[in-house]
Amino acid sequence: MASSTKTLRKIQADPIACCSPVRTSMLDGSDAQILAQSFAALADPIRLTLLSIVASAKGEVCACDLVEPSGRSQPTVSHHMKILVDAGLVSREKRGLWVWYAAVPERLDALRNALR
Amino acid sequence: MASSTKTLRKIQADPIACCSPVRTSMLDGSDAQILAQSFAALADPIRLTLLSIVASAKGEVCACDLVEPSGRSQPTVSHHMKILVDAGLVSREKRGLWVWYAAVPERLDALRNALR
DNA sequence: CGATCGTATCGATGATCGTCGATACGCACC
DNA sequence: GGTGCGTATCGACGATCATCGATACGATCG
Repeated sequence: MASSTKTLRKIQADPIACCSPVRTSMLDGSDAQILAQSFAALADPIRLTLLSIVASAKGEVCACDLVEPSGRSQPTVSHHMKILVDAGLVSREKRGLWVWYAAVPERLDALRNALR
Repeated sequence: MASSTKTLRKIQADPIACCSPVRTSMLDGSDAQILAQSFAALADPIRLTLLSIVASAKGEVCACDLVEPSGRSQPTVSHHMKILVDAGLVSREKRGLWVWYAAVPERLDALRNALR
């Protein structure tokens, strides 16, 4: 018996300006925790594929256009997109019956910046 | 050039020049696979901490200086360093009784470059 | 030699993850 | 309201992972 649905906060720190670079200064524990969570979102080939589809598109992409190219079931795609959204790498907007995703380039920039 | 003549372990592809950018073009499956494996090496707070210790140091760091600041046991540190080495992010050299690690900045640059 | 020291591997365990079928939810249109 | 459609959640399963004690490996030194 698990606890009730945990309403965990999306990102524990500012998603854009977080984290000191890996290469120039030593990380403290909480920075490492947040950074690791972000990289974990990229540590799956299906998520990278989904992200590349969304990020390479001009503007938004409909969720319905992600299932077939990823080769995974609809629940699996939804699961992975949620991880990308929770990591702040992708934004989600529901309009009518469809859900539209868009990349958050600032977040990718922040991760790139952490890799120095 | 700059391809090392050392006996590189089994890295599935050229560790420096791999993978097309996420943001501008769509990934194919094998690229996504390799990239995901690299990011998986960064998807753990202990490994990020270890990497930051090695990368922020001038030159090399002795393995014996990694156990205490990471707060993990020696086998665990050895395990994580192996993952970082296998990912090409860190080089390993045994001299006498000690093992010395050094960052591979080209590899970090390659990962940064993939995040576009 | 044999003793000692630093590091890697092994084995086991508990936790987390990726996956998909079934199903619930929410919106639109009749 | 009822029906149909797109998406999210649930439940379960097998696979992978992080962790550490015990131990093996290998180099140094007496």
